[in-house]
Amino acid sequence: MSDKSLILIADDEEDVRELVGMNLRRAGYDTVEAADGLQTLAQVRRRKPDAIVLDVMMPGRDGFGVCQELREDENTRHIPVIMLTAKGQTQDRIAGLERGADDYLSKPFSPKELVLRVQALLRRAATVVSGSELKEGPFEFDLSGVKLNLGGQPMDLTLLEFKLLHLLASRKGEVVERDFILREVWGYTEQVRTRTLDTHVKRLREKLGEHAEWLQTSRGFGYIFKEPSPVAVAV
Amino acid sequence: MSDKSLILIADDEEDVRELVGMNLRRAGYDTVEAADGLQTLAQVRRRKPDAIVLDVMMPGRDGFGVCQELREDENTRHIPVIMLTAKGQTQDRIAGLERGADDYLSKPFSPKELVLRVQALLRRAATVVSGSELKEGPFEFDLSGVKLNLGGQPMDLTLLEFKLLHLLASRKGEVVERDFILREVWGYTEQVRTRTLDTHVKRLREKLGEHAEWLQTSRGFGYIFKEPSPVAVAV
DNA sequence: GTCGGGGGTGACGATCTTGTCACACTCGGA
DNA sequence: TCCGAGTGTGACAAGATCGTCACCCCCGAC
Repeated sequence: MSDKSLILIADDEEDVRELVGMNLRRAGYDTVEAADGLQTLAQVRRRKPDAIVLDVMMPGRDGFGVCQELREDENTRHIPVIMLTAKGQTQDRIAGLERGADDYLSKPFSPKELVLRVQALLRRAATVVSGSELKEGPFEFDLSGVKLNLGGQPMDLTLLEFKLLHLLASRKGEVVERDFILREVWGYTEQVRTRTLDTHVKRLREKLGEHAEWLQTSRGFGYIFKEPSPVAVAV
Repeated sequence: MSDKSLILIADDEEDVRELVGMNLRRAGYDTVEAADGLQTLAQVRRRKPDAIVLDVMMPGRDGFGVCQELREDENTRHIPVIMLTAKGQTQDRIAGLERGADDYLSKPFSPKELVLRVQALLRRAATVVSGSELKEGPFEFDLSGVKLNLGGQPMDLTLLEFKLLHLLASRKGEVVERDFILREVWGYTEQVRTRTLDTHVKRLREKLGEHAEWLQTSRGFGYIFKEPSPVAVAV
């Protein structure tokens, strides 16, 4: 296995593939090519490229579909994608970014800029904390974006709520004492008697809706984040 | 090297060391012991334990000092520490947590609880994103706590400010386009013309003070986070 | 140097966030 | 069953946060 980064070039136009490929190889990368959506997906699985240059317009499955599919697979989710869009097609760029592209470049583009973008993307991918997420049941914490997805739906939490819930979730199954929570989230250095925590737990529970059951009270100690025990169903 | 977790037991009382050690070994851990602060530090460096049970009261260097020293060293910073404090000494617990202990346990304690806490701590350490931080120059982003340290001083940023700065910092050296920022931080899906971004950049710069130079304008495109070029000094 | 457009700045009001309180409720021990 | 401590809840007000605007300044093209 080479130690060079491998870039997959997915475009139905051979000219484009050659131009891009030549420049990337000159910049020190290995390249693979694909001419349509299905080939792209197949190559991704076979070669596991470090980044993908993906044309929007492709026969069969277009770039949007490919990108979306890549993002839905745990194994390919992390691969950075640069999407090539038609000139000035703002719609395309937006759609691309929404499907999970990491960058876009409008055709026609200068090969030099493409190389720069690929380099930037790889650098970023190397820096990015690979696991800046925490998943527990329907909860998905995005630490980098300070966002929470609950059952696939983005939740609108305040900073305090996010910190509180994340603290509890990161200690799933443990009783977290009130004092400790107040220290970690509020920064209180002394033991205080306050209803602030209760109030915020209540607000959190309201927002969490049906999933509020994950946030349980440990009377006399604190709170605990754990999978709700299944309810016995009467027959 | 064994695949068991190695626990360092630091206590000047031999009885305690034996009791704790026996229970931990029974729970499937390997153990090492240390009887004072200096031995503790030496053992940490030699054996690189996965967790430390650390008594507050120790001759020479006490638990607080040891803990603080561990936290200041890049190589030992991540090792979870459970501090053993005298009964009801709230002061000790607070001091311990402030020096960076991850948990505390009051003497006398039940061996069973200690084992449970060690297990919890190891589980947590395994889960915790090892690199949930981003450091660039004087900037230290704590993604888990959604906090920023600037030159060692904690900065009080709002959620928006944190997201904005972190986005730029995570793309250090790259021009990040206005549209992109608005998408990532504000979630705008369409191109809008707004001065919102400018205003927030201004607020950020105010808070960053002398370090505001890292946040540079790329006229016509967006903003860029990069090390300020050294100022030529007249002679 | 002039001009035009993009960016910086200060101010303002709408809204959100958050700590506190009073009161209701619940759990668990006596 | 009764009681008390601990917790849930709704309301409120202070303060923080945020988007917008008007105005000014500066950069860069010509």
